Amino acid sequence: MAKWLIKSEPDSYSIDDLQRDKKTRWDGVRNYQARNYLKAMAVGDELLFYHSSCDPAGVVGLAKVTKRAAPEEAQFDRSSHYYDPDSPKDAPRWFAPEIGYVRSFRSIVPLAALRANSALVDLVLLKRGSRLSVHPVSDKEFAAILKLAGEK
DNA sequence: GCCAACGTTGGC
DNA sequence: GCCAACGTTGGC
Repeated sequence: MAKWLIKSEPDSYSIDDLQRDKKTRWDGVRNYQARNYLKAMAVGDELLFYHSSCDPAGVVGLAKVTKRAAPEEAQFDRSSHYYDPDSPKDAPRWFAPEIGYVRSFRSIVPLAALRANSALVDLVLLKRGSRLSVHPVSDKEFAAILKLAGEK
């Protein structure tokens, strides 16, 4: 089962929102590489939920893929912030999986703690200049982050 | 609020 | 196909 990290600004959608909703379409991603990762996700894949642009930024919990990526609705909706007039209906540009809440960590694993962990030197999130909002995480990295969170 | 780093756009 | 300009991301 593959593992991934997804970023969200808690002001727009936090893990508490996901806990309340239980499931949500992970829409609004407008980057081709991130889109390709979303399309590659399989049902059951585990997701590290990361809060960005907040204090402190860090990994706050776990989610999982509940439905494979399907053409995203918002891209065709003129009233949506995510409307993309250049995305043809017969060949949609943007895809969104459905994700489900798993659990929240007792305490956040802050960015500084990720940086300080030698098992995470290759984590995409920590790469200089990396801005990808969706990216793969290795089993080793995933385990290291759970450990930092105080889980097993 | 600043600014470095990045992705995308569009003129040529 | 190049590359400058622009908009966005995201840590600090």
